Amino acid sequence: MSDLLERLRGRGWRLTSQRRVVAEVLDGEHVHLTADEVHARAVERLPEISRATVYNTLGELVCIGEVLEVATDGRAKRYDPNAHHAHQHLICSGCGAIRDVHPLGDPLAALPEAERFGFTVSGAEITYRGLCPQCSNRP
Amino acid sequence: MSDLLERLRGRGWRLTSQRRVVAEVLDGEHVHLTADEVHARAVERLPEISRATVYNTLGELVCIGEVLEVATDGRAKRYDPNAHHAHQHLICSGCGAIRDVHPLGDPLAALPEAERFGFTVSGAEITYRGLCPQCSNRP
DNA sequence: ATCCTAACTTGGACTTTGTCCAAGTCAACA
DNA sequence: TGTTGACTTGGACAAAGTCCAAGTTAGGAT
Ligand SMILES: [Mn+2]
Ligand SMILES: [Mn+2]
Ligand SMILES: [Zn+2]
Ligand SMILES: [Zn+2]
Repeated sequence: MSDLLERLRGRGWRLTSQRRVVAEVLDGEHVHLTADEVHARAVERLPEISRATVYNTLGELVCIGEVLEVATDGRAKRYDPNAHHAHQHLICSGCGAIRDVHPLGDPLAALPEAERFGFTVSGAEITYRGLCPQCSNRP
Repeated sequence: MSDLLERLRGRGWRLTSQRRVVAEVLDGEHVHLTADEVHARAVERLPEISRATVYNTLGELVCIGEVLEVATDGRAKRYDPNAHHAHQHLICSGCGAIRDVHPLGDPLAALPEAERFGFTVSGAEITYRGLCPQCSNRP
């Protein structure tokens, strides 16, 4: 995710060690961490980093579109660095595991004009629910 | 929603004034209130009703499948009495208005086997986002 | 290389949303 | 009408998130 740091520098961000560490923690595939999980992992690399800074940085990354906020349950929001490749989520009802998935077609196509009630519809988020292989085998 | 009260009696629930008032508040179409909104409206009819009882009753209604929990943003959960007619939600990004909508086809059909990663997929929730007619006209 | 300063970070107070519990109340049945 | 277990209550508590005054620092200017 060093390209992310480049893009942030391009936007005039000051590259502090805190921001660097948050960007490092968010690096990877299928990463959907809560703010507190991001903070816990950031603290391992930079023990003094504060919760407030993690929340600030995550909020800024969401603002500029580099990270997505995912609110799937009523619990803590999750932060998803996979913001440049449209996708949906598949969540295990047993253990909470989250996978990125790519459904076929345009989700908006399924919503007929008569069901739009004059709204200008611009997007759709789909949460598929089910049981992961491990949880399927433990009843 | 007096039929709901009948069903609850059938399940052996004690029909207290508190439960009656919560059921009354939830009556109607396109109702997606937060727990605190339910409490505020319940208090108008029954001033002594407590937050704890509203949370208890909503939780019980969700448990027995009479009310759905909708977690669309990272804020408070919303409680949806329209539990016996499968539907999805269309939300205005401007004012937060929520409409029930009915997309065509089975949402699960769009997720190919190769994108299921061994999960047993059992359901899908879709949140359509856009601007309602009022918010479209106010830039 | 050092200085300067706006931008950033920090800890803690505070808010919102939700859970839990001991004590008091009451709906339903006998 | 009396009894009793289910229900309700207020308040304490917890988790998730926001806000702020005070302290620190990245990076441009000198
Ligand atoms: Mn994702
Ligand atoms: Mn609904
Ligand atoms: Zn699982
Ligand atoms: Zn609107």
